[in-house]
Amino acid sequence: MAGRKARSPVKGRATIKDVAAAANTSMISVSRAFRETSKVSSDLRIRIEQAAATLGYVPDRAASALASSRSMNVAVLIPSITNMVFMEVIAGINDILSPQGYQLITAATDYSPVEEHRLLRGLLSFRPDGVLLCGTDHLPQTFQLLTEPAVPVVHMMELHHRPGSYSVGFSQESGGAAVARHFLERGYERVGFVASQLDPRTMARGAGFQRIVEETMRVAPYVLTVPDRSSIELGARLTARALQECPDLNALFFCNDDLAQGALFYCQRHGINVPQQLAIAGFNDLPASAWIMPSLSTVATPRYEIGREAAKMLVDLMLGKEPANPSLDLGFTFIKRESS
Amino acid sequence: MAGRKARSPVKGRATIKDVAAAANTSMISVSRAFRETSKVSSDLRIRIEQAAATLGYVPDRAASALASSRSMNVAVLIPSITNMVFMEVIAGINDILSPQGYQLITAATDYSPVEEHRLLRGLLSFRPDGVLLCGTDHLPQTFQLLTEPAVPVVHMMELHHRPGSYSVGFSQESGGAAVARHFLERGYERVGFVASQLDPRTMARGAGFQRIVEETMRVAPYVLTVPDRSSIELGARLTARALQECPDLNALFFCNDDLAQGALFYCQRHGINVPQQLAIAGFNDLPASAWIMPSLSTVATPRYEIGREAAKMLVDLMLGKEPANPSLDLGFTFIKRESS
DNA sequence: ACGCCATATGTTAGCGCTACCACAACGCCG
DNA sequence: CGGCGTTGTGGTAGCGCTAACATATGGCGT
Repeated sequence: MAGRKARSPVKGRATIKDVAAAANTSMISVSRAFRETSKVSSDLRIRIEQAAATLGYVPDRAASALASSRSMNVAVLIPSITNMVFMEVIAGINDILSPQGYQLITAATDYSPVEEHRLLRGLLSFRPDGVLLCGTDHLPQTFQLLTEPAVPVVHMMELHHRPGSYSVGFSQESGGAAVARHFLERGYERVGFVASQLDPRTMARGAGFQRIVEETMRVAPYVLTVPDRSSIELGARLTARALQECPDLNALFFCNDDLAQGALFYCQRHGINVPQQLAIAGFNDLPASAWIMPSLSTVATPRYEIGREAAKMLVDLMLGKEPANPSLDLGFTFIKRESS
Repeated sequence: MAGRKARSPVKGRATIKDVAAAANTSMISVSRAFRETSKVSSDLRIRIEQAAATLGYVPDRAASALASSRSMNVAVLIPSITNMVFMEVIAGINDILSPQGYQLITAATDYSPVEEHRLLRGLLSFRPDGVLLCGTDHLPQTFQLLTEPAVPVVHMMELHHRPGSYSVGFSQESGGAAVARHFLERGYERVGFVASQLDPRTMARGAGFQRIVEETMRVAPYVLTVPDRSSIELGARLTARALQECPDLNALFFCNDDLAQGALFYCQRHGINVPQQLAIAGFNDLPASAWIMPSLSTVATPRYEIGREAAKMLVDLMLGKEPANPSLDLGFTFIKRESS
């Protein structure tokens, strides 16, 4: 009633001050009761907790971050939100970080390094205690953003052997190589690589595949790449195009299971016998790949584990501990199924 | 060198103060240069922008939120992060909110109202300007969290006709009913409903299906429900179980496409002719459903559009505007394909 | 010439919280 | 029994930013 100077006139949300008053103690004790439980007598703590509960007190991260210079936020950048692969990585990250009180702030770069830089700038306004990035190829400016005031960073999916750099993943190149070896062992000699969404990981898979083929066959494999986003439909279309451009192909390696599944559906609909006429392999081992007819040979990748281990490594870094292994190789498994 | 009182000794990140000093102006002008561009002369603005660029200045949302009591955060709660359906909703939300400067803070409830309440408490510590929830069924405490200091909320996926409540979605019940009508029109009379992950939306689909079947056939359909998470594999297992429990079934409605795809794969592997021996329908129209053999009849749902429209409605509410329609029905489309 | 408004910039006082220091009360040691 | 650590508690300042209030400055009508 009396002319108050308050800017936000009783806008409702209870603050630590209200809780302190209600529990008849000081603000700092309320603060401690929530953060350093052991430093407050259980008597006082219970009083505070009751007061907080009746007032519906919810702490304010912004104020806490400002005062403590620890935000308990972790910024996560992934290429795409609608790609199951990255969602599983995020699930792994969250399963480690969430119990420790960290909140993920996520954004999707749409496979663009420029967009990645822009988004990271935005996420840095959250003053994250750590950052998780996909891949090891970033703009120079992106690396710079992270160094000015050094923020702990862990790279995921690929391995980064530069000193002072931390990564959890596996060798995409070796994954592609494994598929090539498999094709050649099974006697497929007119092999090809089909890829879309040409990010560096996709290209590394192709490079590994081509390397083995060239080393063994002394001839380059057929290669078909398009920049479009991967999808089942695109897989079908690219299969048609590959077989048209090069009708004597007898084995195709697709850079991911989405494309490979599209290829299998295409073959099913067009009466192409897999693997007798055309062998097919994919990458990632999506759930449907074990069930599709014929079941899809593919490279199983430890997405969930990559998320978990990257998060663990980041926690170490955020606590100032040096991780045991700065570049953790979680490997992959080639799974031979009916399609090859 | 001299004993400073500063708590964080030159920890690097440039502040608005540093920018002001470098641009030879005041803090408030820097603040305005970024937020209310028009209120600063272009001369000054350029000086400030240059200073900010050389210093690598990134604003601090925490401080901004604290001072302005607008966080520019929007809390989003979805049931699952590994379910494509919700990721498409999030993509829609983000496409509207991101250009307006809002940042999504997302968490997954794992289909649990209790977990939803716990997570929402956590997200409220971000002082979100708005909240987006999936479904309309929440714990009383959850609704209460949102009312103390009223935060704008929009419910997604289902419709909520309560006054003062905002929602964007479609009638899940009608979706189920549409499938039942289709089955009956095509002459399938021994029909069943198979569901997992029994959230209220799943149950509504089943209820709509059962209602039509009972109204028309004067007999209840076969129903098989399990609480497990949906997956292709589970779809296959449940199909086996349904056919064992009730061998004369000739049409099965699965509560989502994941299960239905599993059913199709099961039938393919076991030589069950679809749709001659068994018709199958799903829900959601996932990308693979158009390609699988036989292609899957399903209810296409406007996930992306729901996200967009819910976000638009939330923006209105956050600006204090009353949305044109407090419960926006985006409908659905039954797609008849080869499986029925 | 005067007021008066619009525009451009600055000053001040917090937003809600926690680091840092201070201090009281209570053992426990030699 | 004085000194000293240990435990519990509180006062105060300030994190980086912005709302609200000044305070210039210039143009315009009368």
